[in-house]
Amino acid sequence: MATLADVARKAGVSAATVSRIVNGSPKIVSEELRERVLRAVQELQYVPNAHAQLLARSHRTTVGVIVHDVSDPYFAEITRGLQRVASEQGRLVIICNSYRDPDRELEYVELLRAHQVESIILAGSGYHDPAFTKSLNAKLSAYMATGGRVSVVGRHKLAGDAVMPANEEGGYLIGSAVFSAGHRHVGVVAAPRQLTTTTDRLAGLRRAAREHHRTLPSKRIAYAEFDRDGGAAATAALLDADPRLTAIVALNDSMAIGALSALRERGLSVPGDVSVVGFDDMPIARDVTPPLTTVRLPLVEIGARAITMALDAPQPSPRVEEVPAEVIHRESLAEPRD
Amino acid sequence: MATLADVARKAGVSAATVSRIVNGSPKIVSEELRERVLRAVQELQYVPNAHAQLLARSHRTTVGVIVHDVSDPYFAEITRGLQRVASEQGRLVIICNSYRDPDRELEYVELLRAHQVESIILAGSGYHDPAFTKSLNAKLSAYMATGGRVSVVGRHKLAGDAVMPANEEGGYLIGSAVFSAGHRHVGVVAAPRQLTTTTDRLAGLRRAAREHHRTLPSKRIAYAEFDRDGGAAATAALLDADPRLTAIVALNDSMAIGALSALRERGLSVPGDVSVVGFDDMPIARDVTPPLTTVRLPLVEIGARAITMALDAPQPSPRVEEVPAEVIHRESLAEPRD
DNA sequence: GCTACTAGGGAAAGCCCTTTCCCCGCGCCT
DNA sequence: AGGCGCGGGGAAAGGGCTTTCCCTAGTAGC
Repeated sequence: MATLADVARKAGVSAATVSRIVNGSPKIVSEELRERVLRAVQELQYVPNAHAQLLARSHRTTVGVIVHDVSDPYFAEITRGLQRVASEQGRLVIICNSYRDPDRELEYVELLRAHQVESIILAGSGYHDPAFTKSLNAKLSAYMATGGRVSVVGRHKLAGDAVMPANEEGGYLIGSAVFSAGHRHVGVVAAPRQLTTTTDRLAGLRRAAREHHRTLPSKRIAYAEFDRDGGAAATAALLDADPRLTAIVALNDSMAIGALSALRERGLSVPGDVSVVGFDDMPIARDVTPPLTTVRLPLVEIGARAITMALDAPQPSPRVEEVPAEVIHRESLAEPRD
Repeated sequence: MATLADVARKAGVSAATVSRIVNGSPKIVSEELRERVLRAVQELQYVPNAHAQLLARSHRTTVGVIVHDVSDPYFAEITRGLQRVASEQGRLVIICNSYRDPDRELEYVELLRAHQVESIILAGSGYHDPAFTKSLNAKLSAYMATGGRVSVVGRHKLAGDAVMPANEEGGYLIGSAVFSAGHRHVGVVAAPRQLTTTTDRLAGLRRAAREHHRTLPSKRIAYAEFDRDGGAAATAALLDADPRLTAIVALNDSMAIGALSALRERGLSVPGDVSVVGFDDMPIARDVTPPLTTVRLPLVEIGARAITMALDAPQPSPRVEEVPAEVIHRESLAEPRD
């Protein structure tokens, strides 16, 4: 690989001059040298070594993002918003997938710190696990103590600024919609209970139930993997336990799609026999049959806010921004037949 | 940020010793010093500066991947296969989204080179643009000349090893399925024509048409954006131009889903009135109504092969591996009603 | 004509680590 | 007892770049 020194030698100038030209420093360089240098750069196909640059430069311009899985539309949207702001601010972003593994999350915090990122953004549900929360907080605090900025999306009790999607409220809204429609036998298809998102959404659902003078007995809640197949399995289990179910609330759209497929397999029509609602409003939600009634969170905006806070001037005390949820009414929810 | 030197000072040893302990070098260090150092590392929350490490170390262990968009299931799958092999081989992978912008692709090659990656993997359709191909090749060659490894997925005429998904064959197979079913009025919903994937798949379709003594007149081909809405728009245009259409071949599943929605909007049933087929077998393909007949490419394996080649010992001449396509029969394709 | 600047360029000191080379002292062998 | 080998540790030389500081001319000002 050609180095700065090679270019300098070839152009017959000092390394300093080459550096100034290549990086467009404010220092004025004569047209003649500039041309000579640029030609040498071309001929040698010189590309500056990013690591050497980062080492030599004092200011950092890259931010790290830790999500569960970018290929999940939920995170893809958040990331999109985040990237937009990042590139507006001239920042590079490194994306890390934890695949819902707390240990990997910890490792990534370390990795990002090692890469000297300017700030770390943690998105995606937290875990009900005090030991983990503690060590994560320790790492985050150490990072912040040395000038690092942290912002989190939807994580409770963590160091740094936070953007909080209204999971509880969303649960409440969708629950209200279901109960108001007149459903009495409602099953819940839930993601693993150690995810705080699950418990938050569930809490909202419970609040809605109470308001409608109903309860959500735990046997009507099936926990499964956070994906389509998990949703299908949980739905099957729910139906086996109680065939009278007239509505299924899935705690995210992927699982709702699984529910749809499980119902279809049993020859039950939606919403004729059973209503189904989801959560997140993934793009595909409007394209399944029937289109899914679900809860929309302004994900792009959430991502944008998270990074904005992280790049803002540091505040004396951590900020928390709440963002509202909204029910999107489509055809998968109807009144029970009765 | 604490540095190696800080740790060394605190533990009362030399920097060399700290480095050896932290990196687990083969050189033996006494238990006593090891403990002292580890304690200092803990107390200072020391994390080695990754850039300094990369600068100091000679060997590279990270590979770069350039895709159109990881959140697209197509690339998500490829990336998954790739990541698996990468972590087996102890490599880190940097993912870059070009969002189908050739210039951004060029920039990313540069960026990855700057980051001293060990190899670059380029996945996703190429462009019919000689000027672009030329400058991309120039950059790639420069990179390879300095020991970089390159492998590409489904790109023609590019430097480096290549994994070629059978786009043409896939087009042929799905085309044969449609024509064999007896369809005579077939419309094609295509992605932008400057993508080589589009033309390859189309070529296969044409071959199938010829074999069934039919043609694919250009007015039966509608080009649009590579997404759901593009598919819907193209379908609408096709239907307006010729209401007798009994089958629509979409050149990828996202567009097929758009087609489904456009047909639904017009009150046409699938496959009763019009059959629809897709390409790629995205996970969602089986969950739409009706489930989509489509072409499956072993994407995970494609990704794995691409990185395997890139990490292999360099070969004297570039290798090309073809991977076959397979039609997945589901309900969206049926015989025309007549 | 002399001083006082300024523009333009270079030398060199870092940035933080890895790794080679070297040194010291100990135990072993003869 | 002397030489040798080796285990354990440190000094220092990079690795490629940025940036401060300094120097030299040339220019303007009086």
